[in-house]
Amino acid sequence: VPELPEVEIAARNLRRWAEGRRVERVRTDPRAARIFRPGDRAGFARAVAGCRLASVERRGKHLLVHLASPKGKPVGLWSHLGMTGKWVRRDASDPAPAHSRARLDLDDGHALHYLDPRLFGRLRIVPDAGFARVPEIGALGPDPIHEGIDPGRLAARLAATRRAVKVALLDQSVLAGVGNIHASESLFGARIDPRRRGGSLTEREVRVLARAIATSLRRGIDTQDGPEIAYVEEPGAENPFRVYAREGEPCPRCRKERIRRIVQAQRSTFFCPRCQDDRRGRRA
DNA sequence: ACCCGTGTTCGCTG
DNA sequence: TCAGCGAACACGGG
Repeated sequence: VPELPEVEIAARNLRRWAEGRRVERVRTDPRAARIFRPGDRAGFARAVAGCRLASVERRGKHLLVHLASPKGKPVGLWSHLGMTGKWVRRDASDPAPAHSRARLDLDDGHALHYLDPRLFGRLRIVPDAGFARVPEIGALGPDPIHEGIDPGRLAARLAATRRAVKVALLDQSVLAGVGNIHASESLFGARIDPRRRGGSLTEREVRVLARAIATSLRRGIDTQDGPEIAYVEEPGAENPFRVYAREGEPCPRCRKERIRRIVQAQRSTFFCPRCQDDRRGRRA
């Protein structure tokens, strides 16, 4: 799943499917122990069974599900989708989809499945009162959709590192929710060379970048909203992005240059060498 | 067989 | 002391 737009869509789906519903039964995949708190897969199932789903919030790429427990004490459910996680809904009578790592049977005849082939995701019980006390959540930077992006604050963070701006944007303490796709997409939108050092951006460039990030994420939410999220690499899925995974295709803006792929911090970066000219700034 | 992958953490290094 | 870097996690698809 994984960037802010897909997680936002997962949050909306979970609200639509399960808000107000009671979890009647929980089953977990014994081979998926690493998703749960170490050694506590059974404890997870015990904590969630019988709870009513009160609300769902999202911060960056993290899902925070508030559960009302019959025992009175509210329960927090923290879900991170890792690289390949998804929440889907099926009829309770349907067979479990492939890679179902957790199954929550609801009181309306449906079952929610958490799917995650690569097991990079997280599904854990946390104190409901203090999601911010979960270290991974407390360390997050501002959420670009909920809090907006303050260009001054972003500029300060970019100036404090020697990393390339593309790499800095993947740091969740800078902005919560930007991932590998939207880092490339927003730098293309802002016409900034991804190899530039964060600190080399002018004030004006940071303002343009801030707007491009928000635009790129909102576009992602709008174009991908729906009950099933398809990832670019899955068969039959259209690529809705302008440069991501489009190496060798003509640039959709200038049409004169082809999209290039480079590797930064072990991740692919896609950009147009003509539109995203680096002459004004030194590369990291 | 080999390479690639919308993410994150850990351990080493200078 | 710590920013930055590469390996590692794990599995499927081309």
